[in-house]
Amino acid sequence: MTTASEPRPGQRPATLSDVARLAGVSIATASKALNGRQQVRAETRTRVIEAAERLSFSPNALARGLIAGRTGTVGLLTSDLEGRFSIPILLGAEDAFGSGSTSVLLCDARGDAIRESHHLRALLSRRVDGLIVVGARPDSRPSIGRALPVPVVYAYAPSEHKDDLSLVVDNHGGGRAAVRHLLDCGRSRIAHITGDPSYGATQDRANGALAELATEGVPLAGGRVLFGAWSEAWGRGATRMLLSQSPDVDAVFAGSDQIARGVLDALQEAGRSVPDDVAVIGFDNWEIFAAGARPALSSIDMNLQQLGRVAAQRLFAAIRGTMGSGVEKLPCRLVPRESTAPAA
Amino acid sequence: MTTASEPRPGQRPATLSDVARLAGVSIATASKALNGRQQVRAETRTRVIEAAERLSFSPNALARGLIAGRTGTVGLLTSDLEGRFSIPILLGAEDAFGSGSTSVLLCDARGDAIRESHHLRALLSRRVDGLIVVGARPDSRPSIGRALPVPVVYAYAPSEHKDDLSLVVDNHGGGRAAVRHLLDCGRSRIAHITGDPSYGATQDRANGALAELATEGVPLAGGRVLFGAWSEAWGRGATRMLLSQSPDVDAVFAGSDQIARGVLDALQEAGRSVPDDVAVIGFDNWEIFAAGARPALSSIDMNLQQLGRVAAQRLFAAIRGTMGSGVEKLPCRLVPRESTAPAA
DNA sequence: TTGTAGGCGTTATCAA
DNA sequence: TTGATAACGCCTACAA
Repeated sequence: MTTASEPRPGQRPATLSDVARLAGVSIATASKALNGRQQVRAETRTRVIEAAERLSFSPNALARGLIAGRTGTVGLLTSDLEGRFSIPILLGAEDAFGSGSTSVLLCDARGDAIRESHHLRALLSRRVDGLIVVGARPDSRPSIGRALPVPVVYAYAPSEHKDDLSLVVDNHGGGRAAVRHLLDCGRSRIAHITGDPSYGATQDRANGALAELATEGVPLAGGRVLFGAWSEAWGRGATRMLLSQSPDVDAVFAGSDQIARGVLDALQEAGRSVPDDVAVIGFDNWEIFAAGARPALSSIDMNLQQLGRVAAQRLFAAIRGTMGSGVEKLPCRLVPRESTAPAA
Repeated sequence: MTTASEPRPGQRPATLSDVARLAGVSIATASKALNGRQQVRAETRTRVIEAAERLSFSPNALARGLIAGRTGTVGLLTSDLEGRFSIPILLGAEDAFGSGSTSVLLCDARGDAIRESHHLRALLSRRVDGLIVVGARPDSRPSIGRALPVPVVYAYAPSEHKDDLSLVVDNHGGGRAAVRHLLDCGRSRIAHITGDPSYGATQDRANGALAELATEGVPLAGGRVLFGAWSEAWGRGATRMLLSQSPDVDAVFAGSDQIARGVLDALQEAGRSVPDDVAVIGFDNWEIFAAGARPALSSIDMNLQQLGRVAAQRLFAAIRGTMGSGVEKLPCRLVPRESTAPAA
């Protein structure tokens, strides 16, 4: 006599038919009992449930999906997992789905259109209920297709097509918030050192910063936005330049935390104290980078995890029939730390 | 007359039966034609293929999986996606699978055992062909279960159970390599500043370092390993301590790149030049952190992406019947940069 | 070369 | 309250 209470590796999982047989009922009854249908005698239900537990029965989601027409599965198509911006979004989406009963199929296209369409095909063939497309750069990207059998939500990088639904970071608002904070800290000679000007996000942040300065009638220190690269080295170099041209600067809004770290280094090198002489605020709130800086770096957080969560919610709504469209901007959040303490 | 060449959203995807009807053949023939079976007339095959394309037919993977007993899907169960070590592993695995026709179901347990078992249940019910379990910390963790119907491979954090197959980083070898490199650079007064001593990896790296020193009969500068926290702040503090106690130190092996950044800062503060006076090597090779340092930081790379790739390969082999067991250690890799240039 | 029929595991409908 | 039975979409003997 063998006890079948523990499935061994290589052994086929128990089916509903196994459960029914062990419980001495028909397959139909077993199904009803396990799914909480009301048309089952309590005693029978108990017997079926016990049998299911004895066999470690777990219903075959494939068979279920085949009938239901839904798989409880969504595809997450990213362009660049290596980049650190996709991860929090993915995390937020996984969180929102995983707490329910939706599973996430992950694909990374590595920025390659061919790979992307290959993955798209695979996902559709797996009959995902919907798709989230996460871009690597916050610039608009080609629509993945307007005639797909499932709803699609774009996150971070918006679709070029206006009928697609895209969720993006409000970089303009983030830029405003950064400058607002510096103004609130009593600064009035504010410079902006930022990264690659070919990014839409770079322009948005800069424009937001300029707009906020304009509302107060405060001119930009240095006279112009210092565009460059997303590196610490550029942060250092730009700061040296800035100090020689506008030595009276009392605050710097850096376009990224990396740049901000460079700014901090260069200021220290020049004997300027932060935040007493110069306040510095970064962007991205890359925790480990910002919190480890000396002094700890104030920053603007893009709330990417929240972005992922909202993307999941929107996709869910779309799956249930309520499909939106257009570009939805989600707000940034100020995270003040030591580098912007109010001037004494 | 309607043309059905483009499926619209909300419209059910074409089935094999649709294709067969359009091509004027039976379902069986359509199936054979599309799957390259030989028992089909060339002209018929062409007709079927054209019909399939007209309808954008893509075979339902659920139905296929139901028959085949395999789903072409694996589960990736991570404990902590936020931590930056899971990502490269995930990336490597996704890469190895994605180039074939296997899709990855991603779950993040957030370090919570309840969530983990919930996700495990979901994955098994989706009939994944196998599982990769990625730990957050490189210490051994409880086996996810010895009686699962599918093979499991543990990556980064090994399973406590010796019959499970685990792939881990050779931290001991990494520690050796770091010290070997410093010795090769002509240093002889080498200190080791590292992080949380409760991590097995911390001990392994330290022991590796000591072992390598021992082979050359070189004593550890400072007399003992400086354990602390995985932070820049600890790197700075420990370095100050070290300089006051052992001012003649000429090299520091830091247990992480973050710590190494702190070491660099403190050395600069103390007027020591890197690498001329003191060579510094980190661990993790966190590109953006190491390459952005001044001078660029030499480091030990754990080859995590390769680890993920190998995990995928081992899982694949296991799915095909060749299941291994025990702990397999994968080598680290030295990445020399400017911070360890040979002493003049 | 083509078509018919059975079955994969589940749910839902309807009859008993 | 229970149990046959027909789907879901596909593949694969086997029959024509």
